[in-house]
Amino acid sequence: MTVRQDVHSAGIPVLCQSCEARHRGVCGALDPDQLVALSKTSSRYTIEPGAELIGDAETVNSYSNVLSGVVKLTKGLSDGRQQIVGLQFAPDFLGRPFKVESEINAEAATAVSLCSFPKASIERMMRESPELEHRLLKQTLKELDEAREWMVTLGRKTASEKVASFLLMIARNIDPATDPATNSTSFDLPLTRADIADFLGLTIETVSRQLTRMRTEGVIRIENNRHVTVESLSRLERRSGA
Amino acid sequence: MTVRQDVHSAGIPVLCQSCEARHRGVCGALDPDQLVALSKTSSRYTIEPGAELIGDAETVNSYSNVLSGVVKLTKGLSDGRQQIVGLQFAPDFLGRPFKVESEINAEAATAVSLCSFPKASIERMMRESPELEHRLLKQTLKELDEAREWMVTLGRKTASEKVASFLLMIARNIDPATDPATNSTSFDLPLTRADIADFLGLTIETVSRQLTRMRTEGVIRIENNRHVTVESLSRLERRSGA
DNA sequence: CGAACTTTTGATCGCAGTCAAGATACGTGG
DNA sequence: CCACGTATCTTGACTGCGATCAAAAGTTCG
Repeated sequence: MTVRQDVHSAGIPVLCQSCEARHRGVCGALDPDQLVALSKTSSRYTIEPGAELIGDAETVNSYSNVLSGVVKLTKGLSDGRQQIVGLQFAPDFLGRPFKVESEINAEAATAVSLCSFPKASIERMMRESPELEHRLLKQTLKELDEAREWMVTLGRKTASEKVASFLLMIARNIDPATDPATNSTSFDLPLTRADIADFLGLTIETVSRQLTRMRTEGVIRIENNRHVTVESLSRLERRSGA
Repeated sequence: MTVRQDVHSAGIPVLCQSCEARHRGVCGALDPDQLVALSKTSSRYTIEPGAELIGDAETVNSYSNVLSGVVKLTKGLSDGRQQIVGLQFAPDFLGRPFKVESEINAEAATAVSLCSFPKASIERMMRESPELEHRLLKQTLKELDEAREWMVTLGRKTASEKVASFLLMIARNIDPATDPATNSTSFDLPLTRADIADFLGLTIETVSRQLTRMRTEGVIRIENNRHVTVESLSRLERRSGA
């Protein structure tokens, strides 16, 4: 990749120049000076699938941007039942401001790369830049909308509607260019069947049965368990309840 | 109630002086001058139970503080199934910034009184006062936490755990002084059985049966359908899954 | 006191959960 | 490259929780 040197990237840290978080993420709120200051304390990590990013009730002392991969946010009941309460894709901001403790677990669902900052850096920058806080508010509102959308799915949809809704959501996130007119997409599921079950409030077996049913009915194709081709987005949409 | 005239209330609009929203709500972010400016465009309303505040896909052109009563936020599926995705108590802020359309219905669950502002006033004030936006971010984060907590309830709890969780949540909101040690509280349910069902992703009948069971088992008492006395908060907590 | 509504209770049904094998994909070392 | 072991996923048989349908009891108005 060539490093652009036009007026817009002048003075911007090299690492940030091609970073999606600068375009669509929270870093877009910062001017070159602020980016330089922040990037001095930032570092990039790559994380293996299954690795825990934030433990339940652990002290949070850093925030991150998701650069690639999918992070799942989970909450658990004392007897081991689990529920995924959110999925974060690039270039989402990861971390819960203004709280020392998080009651949420964050875990890499796929391989994940992060750009990570000390808690203090971000919080200082937030005090200096109202625009940064504004972006954070917008992301939080987006997450709230998504959470409420899933509450409808969890509370009122049938198993097959849940699975259809899930596939639709993944299709739209993995390939944001998903044109409803195109009517066909293909992607790798970022989640195992167990994760999908924890996301939809179902069991592994029910998820598997529903996927099999959609396959035999020609709505989707599945290769190697993970790779899904949606043959008809409109049929999928019709099955999602909505 | 006597009107305080000390240094802190000097220059504050009369209506705001004893207003909860100024203490615990978003108006706490504003200085006296800003309060005066905002209060010029504000007006108070009282709304009957069942009245709709924001219609689905309607244009939103005002924001409000909830001064008393309970507002339910609902989302519906095309075939009529409904899910309550949030409850707002005083002094919550009501309205979805930065969006022209709301995909959510807001409806008075009980009698509700509101302090309401034109959309433009709030948005102008938000541009002038980062502190206001900060409060809004904090409330939004609180709502996100609550939504995620309910996702666990909806996705992974049994009917009886759901009802116990609901009673616990109401007890804590109606009477914030609910001391877990006291082990006993009493309140009026702000929701009908139908609303409770829509909140918990259950049917009316299941909600009723679970309440009956808790009553016969001595965990709660019920008078006139609406008034509930929790005999043992700790027993209720144990039944809520958590 | 009577009408309309809300809640409770009862009987039955069906969807998704549970328990149990089998099948398929994947990594590892021979 | 293949045999093996482990993970993950699928399929089958059965169960049970909560939904559905129906009716009775209680509550709140006028």
